[in-house]
Amino acid sequence: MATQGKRTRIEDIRRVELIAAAHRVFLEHGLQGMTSARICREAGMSPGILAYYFKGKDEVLFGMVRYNNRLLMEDVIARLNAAPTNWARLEAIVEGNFPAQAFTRAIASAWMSVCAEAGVNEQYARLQRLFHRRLRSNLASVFDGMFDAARLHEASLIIAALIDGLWLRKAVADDIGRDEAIMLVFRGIRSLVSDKEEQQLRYPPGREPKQARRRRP
Amino acid sequence: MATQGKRTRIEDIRRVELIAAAHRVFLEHGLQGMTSARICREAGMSPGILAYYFKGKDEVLFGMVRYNNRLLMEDVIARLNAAPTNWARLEAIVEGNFPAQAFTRAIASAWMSVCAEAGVNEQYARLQRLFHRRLRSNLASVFDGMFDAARLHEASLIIAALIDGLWLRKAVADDIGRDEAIMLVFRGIRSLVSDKEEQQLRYPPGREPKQARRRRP
DNA sequence: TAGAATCTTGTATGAGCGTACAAAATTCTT
DNA sequence: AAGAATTTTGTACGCTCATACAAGATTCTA
Repeated sequence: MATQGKRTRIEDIRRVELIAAAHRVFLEHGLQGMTSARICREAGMSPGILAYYFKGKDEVLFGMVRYNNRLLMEDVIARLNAAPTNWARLEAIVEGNFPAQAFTRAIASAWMSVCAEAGVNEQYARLQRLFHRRLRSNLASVFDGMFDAARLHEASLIIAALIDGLWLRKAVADDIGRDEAIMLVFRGIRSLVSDKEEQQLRYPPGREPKQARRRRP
Repeated sequence: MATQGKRTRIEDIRRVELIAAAHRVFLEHGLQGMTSARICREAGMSPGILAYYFKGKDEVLFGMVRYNNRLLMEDVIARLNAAPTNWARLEAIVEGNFPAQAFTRAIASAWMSVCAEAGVNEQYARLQRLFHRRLRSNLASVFDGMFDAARLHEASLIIAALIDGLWLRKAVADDIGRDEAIMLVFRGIRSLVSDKEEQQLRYPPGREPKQARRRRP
């Protein structure tokens, strides 16, 4: 096929456009309201186009979830690499889980609909597990050498649960803001690590914390 | 109407039967799979019966959620009243949020579908908020006189988020058991209250903790 | 027990949705 | 530019589901 290069190009463009459109629809209307027709309308295309570029709606859907997770992760990774201290890495991770303009009730409830589906559809569950594993390995890199495996496991579970729980709360009650949510997660974290351990996290690697210098700066 | 007594009796029976059937279907199939026909089949009745006793499916649905919340609450309240110490009250509250046979993936994901819906449908949101408020006032009764309002608010949010987050995790990953979940919540709580405060909770009211006696019983 | 009130059944209707597809429009090849 | 390959459109089919309703079964009343 001599034309495969061209064809694949257009195909990829349309697929990405449709997935991005699906993502916008998803954030506004949730998994339920994410109908084929709406996705196509959002993308400015005809209703039948979806069947041409995708096997079925599910393919768009999984693509959309992957797309969403990639967006979130890119931000976290960028901030992780720029972080000078482990504490800054921790901030990057936590704040990355509450994206600036995205801690919205609509988005939270859209997210919940994915979690509901994940309980039934193993494909979604896999994507979500991937996401959790990423969070856990990020946390592991922060507490590396400080916590043993068991404590790390426990702490990761608790921190992840806290984050997820606050999103759930946002969807259901919408009575907390982004800053408050982040603060609450840190309050939870602070009581999981001792004061001494926190000091350890706050200093860049190599420069060990000198108690006296910190007490009287 | 002379027959109203009888009629109302039957009507109430059928409504409860249908709501209980809806509840069973819900726990197994989630909000999505809870179709009118399935509810009627589960109740051993004809498909059309639902429209006779309810205005529409929504009425059954809200009734079902109320029914569910009532079941959970009754258990908690019974254990709360029987609890000799504040710590036991705390255990009752936490364990009540993870009912013995009910910490299942299917049930967790059913629960998630309600949360997803609550983000869109204000009726559901009200029911869920009621539930949260109950949890919070229960926690308030435990920490009464120990925490000020701000700290109580914070602690309730964190504990509630922790509980909800573990349910979410159950739905998505199904990698924790009931005992582990309860243990994790208590780990979170233990680091929210100081050791001294925990001792205070562990003693029945009136009998103040005597450090020496506890240290060498 | 006859007739009325109530309860129950089974089916029909219509809306919303995913998908398939024929035809039209566009782009590419030679 | 003509014909082929492709992309895009609009529509139609089939499915699931909530709801309405007519007709049958049951229970109550007198």
